[in-house]
Amino acid sequence: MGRTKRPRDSKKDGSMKKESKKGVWTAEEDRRLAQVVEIHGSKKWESVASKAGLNRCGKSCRLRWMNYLRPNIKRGNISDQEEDLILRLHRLLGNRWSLIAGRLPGRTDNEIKNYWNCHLSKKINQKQMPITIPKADLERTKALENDHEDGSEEGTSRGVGESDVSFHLGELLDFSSEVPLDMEWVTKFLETDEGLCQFS
DNA sequence: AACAACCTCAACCGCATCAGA
DNA sequence: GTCTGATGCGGTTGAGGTTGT
Repeated sequence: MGRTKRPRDSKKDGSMKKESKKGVWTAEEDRRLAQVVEIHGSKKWESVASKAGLNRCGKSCRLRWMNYLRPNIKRGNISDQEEDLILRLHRLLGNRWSLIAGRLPGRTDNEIKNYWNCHLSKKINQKQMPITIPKADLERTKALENDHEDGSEEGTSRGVGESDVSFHLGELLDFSSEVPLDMEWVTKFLETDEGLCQFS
């Protein structure tokens, strides 16, 4: 896309000690990184960086690989189905972008996070603003929330802040009205420890 | 045409967690 | 059990693009 980014001041960060290059990746850097990852695998990013002869920190290489160079990355246009899934997953999981991304093949956590921040969060705010929830509904929601309070994702030490969008669990998990979209994972998720501890 | 305001998204930062010594 | 370096993740920034005035 040809954006050029000026590197920001480097601060202390273990992985950024020796002055490594920052800013936009060049095609040549991409090529070298992809080559090394192909040969040595996507682990040990510090050594990948040095093997590729890139004056980049491992972290930066990892990010570039994960968000851009990795095979099967889907770029652009998030479909309605994907958007709907993101919304549901966000209500379920909060700001755990990597988990959400894990359920959207080809999408990266960064992409989803960006999409959320500039599209969906607004949408939700808009939707929420004028809505006056019927009292009965509100009380039902509250009751449900209390039921599941402990599971309300305190496990995540951060994030989740925005997930204060109230919702009915039943509604959230009611996938009956939509095109089948490989949703078995929801069931599986709820069967896992993580899923259980959120809703028990 | 010029400028401002807004939008998008790649990349950085800092913290938490993991894994090996 | 503790320390340390590496990795993973979410939050944030800011350059460049787009749209509105």
